[in-house]
Amino acid sequence: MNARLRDVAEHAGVSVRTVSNVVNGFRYVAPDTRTRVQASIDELGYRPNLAARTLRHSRTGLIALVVPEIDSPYFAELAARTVRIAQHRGLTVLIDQTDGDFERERLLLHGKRGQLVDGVLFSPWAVAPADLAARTDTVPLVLLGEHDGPAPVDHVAIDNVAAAREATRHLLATGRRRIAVIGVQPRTLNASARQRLAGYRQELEAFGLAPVVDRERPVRRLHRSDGYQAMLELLDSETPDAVFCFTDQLALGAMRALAERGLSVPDDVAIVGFDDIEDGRYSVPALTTVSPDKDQIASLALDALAAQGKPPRSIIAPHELIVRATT
Amino acid sequence: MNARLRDVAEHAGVSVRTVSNVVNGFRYVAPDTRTRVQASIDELGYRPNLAARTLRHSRTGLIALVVPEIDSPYFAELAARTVRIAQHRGLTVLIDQTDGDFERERLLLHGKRGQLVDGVLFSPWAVAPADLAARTDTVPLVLLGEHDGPAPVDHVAIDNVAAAREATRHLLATGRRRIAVIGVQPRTLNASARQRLAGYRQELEAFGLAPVVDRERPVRRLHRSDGYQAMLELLDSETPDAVFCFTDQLALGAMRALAERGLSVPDDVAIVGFDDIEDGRYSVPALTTVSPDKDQIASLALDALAAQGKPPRSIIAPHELIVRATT
DNA sequence: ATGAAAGCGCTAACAC
DNA sequence: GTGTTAGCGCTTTCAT
Repeated sequence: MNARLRDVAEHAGVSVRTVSNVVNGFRYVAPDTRTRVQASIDELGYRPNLAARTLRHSRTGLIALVVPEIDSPYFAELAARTVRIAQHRGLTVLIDQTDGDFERERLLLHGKRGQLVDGVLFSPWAVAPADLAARTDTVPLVLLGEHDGPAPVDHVAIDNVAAAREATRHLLATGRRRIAVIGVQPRTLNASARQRLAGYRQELEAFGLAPVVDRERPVRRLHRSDGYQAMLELLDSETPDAVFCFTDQLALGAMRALAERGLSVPDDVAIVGFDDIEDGRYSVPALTTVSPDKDQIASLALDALAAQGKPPRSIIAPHELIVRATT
Repeated sequence: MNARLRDVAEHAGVSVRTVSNVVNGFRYVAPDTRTRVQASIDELGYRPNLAARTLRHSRTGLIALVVPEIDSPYFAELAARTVRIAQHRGLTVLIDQTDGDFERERLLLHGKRGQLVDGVLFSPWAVAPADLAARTDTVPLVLLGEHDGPAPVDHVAIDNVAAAREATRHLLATGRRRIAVIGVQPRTLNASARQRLAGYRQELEAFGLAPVVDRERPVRRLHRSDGYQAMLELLDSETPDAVFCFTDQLALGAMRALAERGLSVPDDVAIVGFDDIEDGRYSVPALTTVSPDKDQIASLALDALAAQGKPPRSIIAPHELIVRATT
């Protein structure tokens, strides 16, 4: 068994109170008492028991980051930044992976974690705003990414409509007219996808072009294979001169399909992605993409968590279009 | 404040013991008592306090996965699998990111986490076996990845020497003779890199070829940019006809450099990577690579954690060479 | 500046 | 089948 506060106290010949004071850096401890206690601590290898502390303070210093999949590059990069920023603030991040499973997401929302964490950063995939509203758990919650409909929770996202318009405008500006999109979500789950689609349509319309239904390709998930598949389907009907993919992963999959069909990027088909994951910076050719400011997202979300209690806010993080070699 | 066991007990008109029994699915509870208690639980929105439970049981159900960077695809994929498998075993994974910082790794080893976690899966970057031996913390530890020198801890890794030999042999079998490597670590930190280098040399030697010092390129880190840089340097002296990269990320960076110089893969230069990350499956051309069985690694590591107490073992996980389009 | 002791919420040994 | 209660390790009020 590990040494307890009392063991140290006995060893040093003082009371537990004094040891506690030393451990917590309390000011009023006689210097030599402090030295003696510290020596006992070292000798016994004492480590404070976090569970007991938590029970006392009813706060754990732990926050949960809930994502569909941690090995999806966007989430991996977001997680890395979140962990780093949280560390700076004295917080530890516990990562939960739902695999996009509705039941797991619901469980998490309703406090499966018990009082283990002080707050939850939640990137939903399957649950809808209504589920959020029905939440019974009381731990502070901040939503990551778009969601629509009124839900009584803070959320941090970029302006997806504006970002999609910029991406589309850029494609139009480089002379493309047959612009397709890949990444429409079949079920109405994914608000980000819906907003990106809306932005794309708006910009087309503003330019005087009518949307073509066959150019709006749905995908089941947002993996490379889905982008690959969707691109092949797109090529079966008509070859577009540009494709706006709702994630970089989809874009990379699409590029692979183009390469296999012997089509050149960007000469035959221009590609724009979304997320600015590292792979896109090193793909051949390098991927033009919408870059959400992930540091800001993490940072703002952590702020929102800390500021809970105030009325729920909708926080917009910055983004920018990064033009590389695919356009 | 949240409802406590006692609140539920009072509300249902029973003792805490009975409520505890219901919560924990104890058998001997009268059916109607159970129903009544359950109703109170739901009504009050009771959730067990994990801290109190932990204090009682002195086990948290939490394990830490310590990696240099969670957004490095290999670690992201390993983490995803570890989280998934741990979930199956009723364990929650807390992810710690050290950024390869020696001090942070040291702190973690010496129990910074207090009694927060029941075990640690540690993928070291900066600390050496000697540091491990000097460990004072008592939580079970399993090392992920190669390390050499005797350290009194379990570790799970693939056979890096054999894997490197297979990769090299494959390159030789396809007629390549000027085979370079990218990924040598300047300081002797990284045991995996050293073993891969050893395997490469052994195979060359077995084939009757002498190693050429200029073809063994060092890198500082294992990112794409390092691979890119190293490849450019390699091309400045002599163009090899094949490159064995010690990670897929290095390989992808190298491929980008080759593309920029107008060299074709695999016609001019064949490439083999290591790790089998998803990006490599979708790169153009798709990357030949050594694939460590990540599920097995995660699973064996969790087993080892559970089996602690026995003398430290060195556990070998399987791997295989996956031939794709770059060779 | 230090000691004594209550209590955070839960579990389980011991009653009945 | 259910009630009572000690105690997990820590912090902190109250007392000295």
